[in-house]
Amino acid sequence: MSDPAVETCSVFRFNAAKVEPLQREIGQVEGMAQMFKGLADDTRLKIAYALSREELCGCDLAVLLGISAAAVSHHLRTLRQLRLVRSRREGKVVYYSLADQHVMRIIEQSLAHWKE
Amino acid sequence: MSDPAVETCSVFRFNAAKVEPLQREIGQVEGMAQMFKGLADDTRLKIAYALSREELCGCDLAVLLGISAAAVSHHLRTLRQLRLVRSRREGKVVYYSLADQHVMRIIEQSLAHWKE
DNA sequence: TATATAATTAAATCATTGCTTAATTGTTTG
DNA sequence: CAAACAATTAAGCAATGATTTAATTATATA
Repeated sequence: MSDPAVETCSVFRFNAAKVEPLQREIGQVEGMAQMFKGLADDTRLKIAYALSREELCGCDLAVLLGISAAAVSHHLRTLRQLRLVRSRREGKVVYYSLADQHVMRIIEQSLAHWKE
Repeated sequence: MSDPAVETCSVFRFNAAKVEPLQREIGQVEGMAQMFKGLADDTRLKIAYALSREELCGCDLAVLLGISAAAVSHHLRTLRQLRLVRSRREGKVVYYSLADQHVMRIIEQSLAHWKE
């Protein structure tokens, strides 16, 4: 108990010198998990991966993944709301692609890590 | 219908030239969403972020996040199973840190993207 | 204008998950 | 050995989420 960095909190003995600075900066992560939630589903991740290779329309994705157009639409809505995917309409068809190179890099890097 | 790349599948008119190559390679993404699921929760993401700055024990994390030790333990189990976090025991205390620099980089890069 | 195709939205179901409390397992030290 | 502390596990509840079918909107064209 002579070490000032070690204090008690009625139950735990924790390291205040480590914890307190982190308490001040941890807030910047708030809400960021949403971004990962967008990629935290195999179907959505496959959509994101496919779009990292090719611009595709909704029915391309439905055929590629073997799921209903409604399910595709649901997931694309999620991905667009999170600004991971953008869309452009061309007549009847809506084409989707990744929002930016940052998302592209996150997918590439994660894939490299996954294959290790 | 003169374009050989455009075919019908009884319902959709999709671009086979785009879809077929992707169908062959999309399998490599299978299961990879698990990795993102690990980071797709604000509490776990805060744990990962904290560990990207400091090696911490379970009770440090419980105090930092203001949640029960059981909840921390649950999340750490998830993160360890996904090989995002590793642990080492020192006496009664178990210290946790990120599994590797790859995970560190994913967090840093995503944070940069998030703050944009 | 009527029809066909693409996309979206709504509603319902089923599974997953994050958290809590309570009990249990390790480890150190009095 | 007993007491204290750290961590884990178990069980259960409440909330979230993924998918489907059915209905609706949007666009193009015969």
